[in-house]
Amino acid sequence: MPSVILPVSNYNLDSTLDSGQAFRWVKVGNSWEGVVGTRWVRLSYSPDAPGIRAETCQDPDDWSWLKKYLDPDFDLDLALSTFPQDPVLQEAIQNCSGLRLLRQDPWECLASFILSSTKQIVQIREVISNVTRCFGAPIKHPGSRPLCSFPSPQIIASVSETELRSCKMGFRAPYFKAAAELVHSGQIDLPNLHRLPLGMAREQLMKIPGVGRKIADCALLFSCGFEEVFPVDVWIRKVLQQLYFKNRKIKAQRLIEFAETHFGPYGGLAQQYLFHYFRTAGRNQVNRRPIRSKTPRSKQNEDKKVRKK
DNA sequence: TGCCAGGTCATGG
DNA sequence: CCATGACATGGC
Repeated sequence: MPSVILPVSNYNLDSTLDSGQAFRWVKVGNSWEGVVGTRWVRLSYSPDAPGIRAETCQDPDDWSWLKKYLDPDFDLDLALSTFPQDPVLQEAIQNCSGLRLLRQDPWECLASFILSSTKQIVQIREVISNVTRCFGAPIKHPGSRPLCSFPSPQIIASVSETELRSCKMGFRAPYFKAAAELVHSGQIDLPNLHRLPLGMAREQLMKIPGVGRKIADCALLFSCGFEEVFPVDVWIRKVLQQLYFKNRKIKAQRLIEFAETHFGPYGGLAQQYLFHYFRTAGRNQVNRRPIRSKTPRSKQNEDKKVRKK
């Protein structure tokens, strides 16, 4: 099997591939197996030189696709040196050293996050897996289970909403399809978004139904190279409010404005450290209950029942 | 069982 | 502008 060693130091595959930025990586023994574009790849640490060992099934002379994806030459220390010296972020860095951002394909990334809304990460993985198996093209790889590429916008645009729902994406199906149509028709020029100023790129993405600020920001950060973008999701809201604002009630818009200015030019990386650390190692340090005090759900259900009758 | 999940949109104050 | 509920589906 063709293999290569990418020289790199301080690259943590576990935290990078399992931190909720990409959803198709599976840990098998000491390796990570996944799909990048149309290629299967297995990643592990090289026992000899300091670096990442990669194995794949074809094109033994071309590894540019993988270098682009993993971005091993990114200067992590330089980026970390721009972070604010606040204790919360520093603790996250200490506990997730070597966490990096991948450079993903814009369509797969956008589509994945459209499918992510109000789902747990395990479920997001499942839906994406279903989508690839239903509509993607088979990929050559050493294992026996079927493995497929992520389907193109053209394919998804041509599929019925009912077929999409069979992949368990629920109410996200029309959003997924609409995004595929807008991208396939060129009304949204996904591959060239990185050339636009941030505000205009975000505006383009938010024209897609089902794509609001958070999903747009994930696509901009994880696949369009906007390194300053700091997606604010439910977890990050909890972290910011509890650990940066002493648990005072802060409006979502205000939290976004704080994050934009506080975390600096590599805010997106900072966000990923906070997200991963407080979602995993820091489970006990962030209150898992919803932020906003609201009517107890039991009472809401009572109201619903009353209304139905 | 009932709550919640890497949200967004429409609606009613 | 702000708050709230609907929207599918499934883990815990």
